[in-house]
Formats: sequence, C-alpha cells, structure tokens
Amino acid sequence: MKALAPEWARAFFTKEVSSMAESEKERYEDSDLYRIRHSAAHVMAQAVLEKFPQGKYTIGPPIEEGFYYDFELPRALTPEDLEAIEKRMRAILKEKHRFVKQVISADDARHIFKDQPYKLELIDGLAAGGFDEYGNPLDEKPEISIYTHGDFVDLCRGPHVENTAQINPEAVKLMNVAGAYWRGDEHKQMLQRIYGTAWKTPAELEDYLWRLEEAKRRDHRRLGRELDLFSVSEDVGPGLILWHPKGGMVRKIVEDFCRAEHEKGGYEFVYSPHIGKANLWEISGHLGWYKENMYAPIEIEGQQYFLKPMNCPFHIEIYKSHIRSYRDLPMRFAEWGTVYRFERSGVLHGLLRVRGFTQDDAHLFCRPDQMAEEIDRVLQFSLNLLRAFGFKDFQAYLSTRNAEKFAGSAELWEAPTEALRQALIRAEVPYQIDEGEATFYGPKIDIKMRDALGREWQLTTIQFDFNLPERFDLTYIGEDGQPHRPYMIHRALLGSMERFMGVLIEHYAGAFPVWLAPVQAVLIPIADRHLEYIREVAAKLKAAGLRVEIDERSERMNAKIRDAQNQKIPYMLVVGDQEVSQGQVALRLRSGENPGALSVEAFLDKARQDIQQAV
RNA sequence: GCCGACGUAGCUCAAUCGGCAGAGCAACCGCCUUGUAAGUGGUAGGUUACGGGUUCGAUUCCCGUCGUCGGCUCCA
Repeated sequence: MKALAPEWARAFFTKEVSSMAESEKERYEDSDLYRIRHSAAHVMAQAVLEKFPQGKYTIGPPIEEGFYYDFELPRALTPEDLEAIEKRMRAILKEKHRFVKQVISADDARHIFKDQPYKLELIDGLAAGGFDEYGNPLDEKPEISIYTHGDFVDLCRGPHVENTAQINPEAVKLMNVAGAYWRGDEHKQMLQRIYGTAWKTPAELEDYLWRLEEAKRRDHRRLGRELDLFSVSEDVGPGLILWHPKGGMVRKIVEDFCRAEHEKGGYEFVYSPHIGKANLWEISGHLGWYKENMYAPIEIEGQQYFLKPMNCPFHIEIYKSHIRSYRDLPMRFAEWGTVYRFERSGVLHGLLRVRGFTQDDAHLFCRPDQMAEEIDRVLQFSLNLLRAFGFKDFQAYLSTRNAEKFAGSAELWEAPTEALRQALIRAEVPYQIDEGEATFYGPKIDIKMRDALGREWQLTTIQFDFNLPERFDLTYIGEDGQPHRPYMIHRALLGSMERFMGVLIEHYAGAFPVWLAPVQAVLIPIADRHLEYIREVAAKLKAAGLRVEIDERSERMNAKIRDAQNQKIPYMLVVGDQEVSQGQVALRLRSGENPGALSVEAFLDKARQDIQQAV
C-alpha cells in the first residue's frame, strides 16, 4: 500500500504544505495514536524476536492507520505465526512495561546492536549525519537514542507511550505479511514486513475494520464486475482493459464532456498512430531512458517500429510539419492517445495500473513570455475538470530539479519552476514540494487522488520539458526574424481514462450522478398489461435524451426494484393501473426515497434539473 | 520482477483422512400478473486455471507455467 509507506507518511505530515492547508490540525507525529502505534511496533518486534531469536530486526514506523515492522527471519511467516505473535503481544502489553529513552553514543549503540547488521547500518547512517532511519537525507546530525521496555531494546528516536498499559490489547490487530526490500531497494535483501493496526479503543479498531470492509464494497474491480462496466480477459492479457457497454457509456460521457471543454479551452485535436519507427524514438531519447517500459519492436520491411509509450514525439512532428511563427503560439495539440507501457506483473491493479491506456494528452508549445499564463491556465483548467466530476480533495505535488540529473541549465529551470509554484498558489490548492523529484527533463505538477483504500494515484500531470525541443530542434520564428526555441509542456489532466474511471467509480461507489449514469432510469411495469404504455413513455424519455431501459422480465415488481437498486440506477419508474390511467409514472430514487406519482413531463423536468446540478 | 497467499459452474462459496464434485444466486423453460429491496416449479451448467509427477485412485500431495490478491519497487 503505497499510501501507507513511511516516506509518504513522513512527507505528508512534515514537509512544506501551503498556507491553505489547515495548519491548526495536530500533527500525526505528536498524537497519542502515533505513540501507541510506534510502541505497538516495538512490542511486535519483541514478540517476533522471542519466537525467532536468530531473527534480524530493521525498522518499524507508525503509518497512516497502523504500523509495520520489517524483519529478516529464517523462514516465511504463516497466518498461524501472526496469531501467535498477536497473542504474545497482548500478554506483553498487559505486563505494564515502561518505555525508557536513553541518548547514547554511536559506539555504545554499535555495541548494543552488535548482532544486528541492519541496526548497525542505521547507526552508521545516523553517525555520519547523512541519513535518518529510513535512509532519507538529513539536514543536521541527529542524536542517537534507544528505547527500552522490559528486556527489549530498539534503536529509535521515539516518541512512545510511557507504559505499555496505555495500549489497549484489544485495540491492536496484526493485519498481514508482505515482502519489502531493505530500504525499498530491489537490489537489497527482501525482508518480511508485518502490518498491524492499533487504536485507542476496541471500538475504534472495530470501526477501522468496518471501514476496510466498506472500502472493499466500493472497490472498482468489484463494482466493475457487478455493474458490468469492464473486465480483463486472461486470453487478451493482464493489464489490458475490455470496456463493456455500460462502462463504455460512462467513459464516452466523460470523454465527450472533456473534449468539449478542451475545445472551449483553445485546444486543437490531433490524431496519431500507435506505432512509430525506431529512429523517432532514438531522436526523442525514449530508446535511451524509457526502453524498459517499451514493448519489443515490430519489424516491418526491414524497419523496426515501436508501440508508443507516449504521444509526444508525434505531436512534435505535427509541430515540425511547418515553420511556426511567434504569432502561431501558443499551440495546444490534444489527443486521446492510447499508449502501451510495460509494467511488471506484480504492479498491475484493476484499472488503476494497466499496460494499455488512453491519456487525455496534450502538448503545449509557447513562447517564454507566454509560459506563466499557459501554466496558470492549464492548472486552472485541470482543477475545473476534476471538480466537474465531483472531486474536491486534491493533493498536489510540485517536483523540483534533481541536483544530479537535469537537462539544460539550473537557470533555465528557475522561471518555469516558479511559474508552477505561483500557479498552485493562485489556484489555492494545498500542495507539497517534492524537492529534487522531477524527471531529468523538467519540473512538474502532479495531482493525486485517493482510491477507496486510501492509496494515492496520480491523475493530472503538468510537465515542463527542456529536453525534447532540443532533441527535435523545435523552433519558431520570432519578431526579430530569427529562430527561437519554444517552451514545451506535456499535460494529461484526467491522466488516463482507465485510471480516472477507476477513481471515479470508487469516488461514487458505483452510484454515478445522473449525468454520468449509464442507465439513468429503468421503467418497471407492475403487470404485463402496462407494457404498451411503458413503451410510449420510454420513447418519450429517449427522445428527450434520457438513457432508459424497460424491465420486461417476468418478475415481481419487488425483484425488479431490488435489481435496479443493486445496479444503482438513479430513477426507478414504476407503472401500474393508476399511472396508466393518469398518464403518470411513480418515481422511486436509489436513495430509497419515494417521491411517488408524477407526470412524464414533471419527471423529465426533475431529471433535467438533476443532470444540470450533477446530482 | 521480488516476497507471501490464492485459483472449484457466470458470481459467492462447500466437498471429513487422497475414494463417484455440491449449494445459493444468475442463466434457460414453465406457472403466477404482481404496488416499492429477492413469488414459484423445473432444466442446463465442470477435463476442479493449464501442464507434468507421486498413487490402485488426486479438487486434495509434489514440481512447473499462467493468472488473481496484498505488499516492495516504479508510474498515467
């Protein structure tokens, strides 16, 4: 779970967050829960090492909704082991051990942890002053401290509870075991990570477990099947999505809406093929730095072609098809471009991480003097789009220049980076600065959204590119009659249609607002004799642009209502003798509300209003 | 890719110690003509993911492949 990684948790709670964030909120690191979880992690390590005295322990931080601890153990842990460890933890907690902190010298620490290679590595890092316990660089040299409770000692900066009795043994639960590389480096030792959760009271634990169950119910993979939105076929291949008619309808509505917005926003639409010659990717540099993510070449008449992992080279070729004047700029080429990227099998995840996806991609070419406004505009545009789909909580990230790996010169990076920052401030979105996290070719803004389980997924990305204009030798003729290098910005706002749909499905838990619902209304006859009237009504509603189905099955009305509810159809229109005689429909909403009979016109008015207000 | 778990009907899940593979829902065919979350009877549905091994006999034990799930790493 990426969102629960310590790097993330630390970054989120400690790094710079704009003044728009609620600064009043207690920092997680200062909270009781943080201490409880941190201490529970120590107790867990104690229980694990009792069971495996030859085991090595590494780090065990609190995370967003619990804690984990990584171990190197002689064998793989089983579910039974977890139960035993959990049981032992409860016993230890009841023994009321005090947590005692001692600040010690590096040499003393090395002595205490002489049989613990991972701890020794951490101590070296701390002593050198270069890195903290997670391997992140530090500004100043930290003190080295240990925490002892009972006969267990751990290298740790705290904080902890005073006493294990402050942790309710019934509010602690071990969740699962997972593999994790030492310091997150796949070239290093694979460790066993035990995830646990801890709360103040058993009721809070229950609540958390209930929330997890709820999250599973809104998992887009489950809803995708239940609502018949999409599937993945083993025969087609993993990470390749098949959109069913209902999912296809939602996607079409999303795309149509976005296309219309793009048109209003000054974009021009272009189309480009799925493959391009090796030479194109040589020029773009993808074969140099992106090859691991590209599929093997296709040979055509002795030439190698590659399936596109990105659309940019094609858009650049369109730019280059003419000599461009400063008067032509800015140019904004948009394309719903389908790209294919090789993703390692273990990382695929429903719609959120796939191998083939369609980006709402565009490339902006502009003069330096237009740059700030273009950035402002595109960020604003992106936020408006996301808001239109009901998203309100964004987490924005500004990635700045990596000191070691960057295209162009440091000076070149300054203005765009500042323009990105200013745009974020003007847009009044909370953002965090990821210092040195930019790709080599330019600074960027990413906007991420959370899925039902709290994992963050990047949707919007707005990336400056100092690299491709050089590599393709892009120019425009300036007022001075001389060629100049344009600025280039890559941007995908919804990101990819697949990922966006995944997040969208979970956001609404499958109950799409009326304007997005694949089926907006289902007509339910009480008896077959009402069908003729129902067909007339259906025709009227369809003529008015509504997406309507008739449930003609030989089932009772109750069963049809139940099925419509489960399909999360916004309107159920029940028709019996009364409605036929009155020229009405009886409206039931998926909320369970029952507004009752109304005329077809009155219903249409309501539907139009709901669509307008995006409910 | 790596660590671990898992893979039985379209879906959710059973199957004792290795002994003829089963249920509910869905589907299909009837009956019922229904008033706000499951009316009722029947039929069909399987080389237990795939391939190999052990065994008189494998859904069950072993090996491999593929896939899924939870993490790690990476990203739209």
